Amino acid sequence: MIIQYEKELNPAQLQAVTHTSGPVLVIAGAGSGKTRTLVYRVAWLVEQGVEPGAILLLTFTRRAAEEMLSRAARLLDEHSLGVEGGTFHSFANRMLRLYGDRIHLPTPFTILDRGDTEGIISWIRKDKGLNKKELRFPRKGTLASIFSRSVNTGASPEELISQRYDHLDLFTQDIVDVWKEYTRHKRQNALLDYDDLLVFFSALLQEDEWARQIITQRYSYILVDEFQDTNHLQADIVEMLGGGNQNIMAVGDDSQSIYSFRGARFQNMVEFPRRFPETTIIKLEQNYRSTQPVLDIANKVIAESPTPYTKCLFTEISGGPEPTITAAQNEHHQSLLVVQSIANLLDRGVRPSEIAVLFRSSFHSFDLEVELGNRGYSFVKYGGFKFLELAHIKDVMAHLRVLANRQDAYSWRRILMLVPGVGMSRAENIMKSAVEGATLVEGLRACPQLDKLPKLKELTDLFAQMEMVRGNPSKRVELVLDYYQPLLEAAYDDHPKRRRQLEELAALAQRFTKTDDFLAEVTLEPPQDERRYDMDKDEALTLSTIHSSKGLEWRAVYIIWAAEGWFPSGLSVDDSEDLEEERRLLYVAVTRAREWLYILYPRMAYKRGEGEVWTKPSRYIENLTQNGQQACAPLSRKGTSDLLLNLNIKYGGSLTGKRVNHPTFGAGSVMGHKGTDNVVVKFDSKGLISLNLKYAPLTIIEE
DNA sequence: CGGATCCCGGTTTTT
DNA sequence: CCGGGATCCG
Repeated sequence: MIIQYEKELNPAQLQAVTHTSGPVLVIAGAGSGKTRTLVYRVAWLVEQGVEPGAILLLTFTRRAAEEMLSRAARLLDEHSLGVEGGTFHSFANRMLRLYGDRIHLPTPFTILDRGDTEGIISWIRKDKGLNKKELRFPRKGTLASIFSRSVNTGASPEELISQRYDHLDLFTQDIVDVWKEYTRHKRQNALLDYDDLLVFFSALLQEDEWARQIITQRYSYILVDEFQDTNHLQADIVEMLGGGNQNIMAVGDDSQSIYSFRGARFQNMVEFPRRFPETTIIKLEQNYRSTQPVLDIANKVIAESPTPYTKCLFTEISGGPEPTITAAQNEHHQSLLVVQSIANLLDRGVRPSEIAVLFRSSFHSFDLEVELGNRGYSFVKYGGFKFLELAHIKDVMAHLRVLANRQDAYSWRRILMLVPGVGMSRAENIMKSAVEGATLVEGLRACPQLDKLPKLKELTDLFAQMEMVRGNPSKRVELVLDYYQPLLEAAYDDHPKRRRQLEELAALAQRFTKTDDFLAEVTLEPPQDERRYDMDKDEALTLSTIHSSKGLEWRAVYIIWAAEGWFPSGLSVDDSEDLEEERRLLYVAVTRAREWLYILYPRMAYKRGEGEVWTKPSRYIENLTQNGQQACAPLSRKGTSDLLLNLNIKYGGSLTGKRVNHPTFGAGSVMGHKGTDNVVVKFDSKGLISLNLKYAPLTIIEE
């Protein structure tokens, strides 16, 4: 099959795809065919005879890389191309496992996720006696954020504390001490956290001429996606990977930079031409995704943003429904409006998989999740909670980890503290014995406590068995499960559910032949929510944080909680840069929509300490309504009618006899209807009350 | 050692 | 108002 590049790409895309050599910066507006460009670029390079293994595609998630590479393969009628792809972190991991010894990294090393990091910090905090009540020393999460932010932004902890954490000024010295100890602990125990992967990979390229030669010669074409969300370390890495030939293509959109909390610098886009003076700049401005009314909103949202490469998106898709902004009475009403509106779209033949609800923070969807669940809609949720962060999953993983890296003190503690009769002090002794023995198992066998603690004996036997099954981490997981089951049952009353999740872990492990690979992969690309499992993709709606929606699109998009204090988040309101990032976040959300765009917020919301309060619409959407241009339907009956809750429709005209719940009045039974919009409800505690169905946030609790 | 209790503090986003 | 974490007690 011959790919007709000229026909299938617009001139700017074509220019990017067929660029022969030298650095290129592609500034790609939302929906401008950025992914398409990268896919065709890979195919084109392969067609030109470039060895696929010499192409490296760095993306934001592994999923993105896989999808692009499989699309490129399909274009070329191949099953797989053998192009290398993944995240910066996973690529760094691969290179460090190969060449890390050049800079004296311990190999193998274990990768720590955020939870592990916090666990270690917590121990240090205690060891140093910084956990006294009067002290109010920052908690582990805050400390971990400071450390990570410092690495990713390149600011010293002192600077960072005075800039962003000035209330912790008093503790600067102790914080630095904790960090030193944390760093020392990692070195000593062969542990690397996410940030270390970048730091050491960068160091490897910088300090070791030999390794740099090998790596840069191996990868002669480098494509970097989402360049606006790279940090200074990643930008340095890209520069060094460019090597002599400088065949680097960076693709990004400064208006969509939403990861500054992890050090992302959209300025990297501006600086790219400075790092690579020969850079060709290509702009993709035509949008192929959204209707003009949706783009009008997007352009307005971003118009006030002072981003350097300003683009104005245009589209040839005219017409389409007007976006709406809707005020709900309260959170629950907001959920009801969304559910009702989704029902309308489904009636019109829109498939569930073409609909998404997006929000600023993961917990914003809790109420909606309950409501969707009650009504029997399936949904997949992205963002927030991670399978791997569940305590029981971490417990089991810790057993694999000490086997892979005997020095991993953190995992040891985790394992040993589970053994009945073992606490802090015994755990230390047992660990010492295990680490110092000729082998792990022999070390454990030498423990004096072994006879008194039957579960410790069992643990020793477990490790002996695990050592004998090589080549398949799944078998090892199953062995751990046999051992762990009684502990699981003792610790959690929902153990059957947790057991199933653990079995999923065993299934996941089956894809790997080496335990090391399994551990690294699963930490770097944690599996998504378990609800995703065994569900027909077409039948599920998507719920997602905006961060996790990056790069995706849907026919219909709902943005909920567009209220001051929620979006923008209350934590961002006193920093102008953070506020700009929140704006870009909304821009990303809006530009996910192809046809329908609904923005909602509750007029009242619950606020800790203050109870039920009036909210203000998000400053970003308020501008949209005030300017009152036709792109944006004003808040009106008409604008919202599509969203109006109408329980009558859903329930075939009669609610009589049903049990309902009202947030203020509690549970009650519907006694009868009054006209079309009103019902009389007998509330268990308040008696008879007449309610208007258009406004009352009623839920059905029993059919 | 481990469970119970009580108190304060404070909320995001992800590799 | 919930949960992490420090402290207390058997």
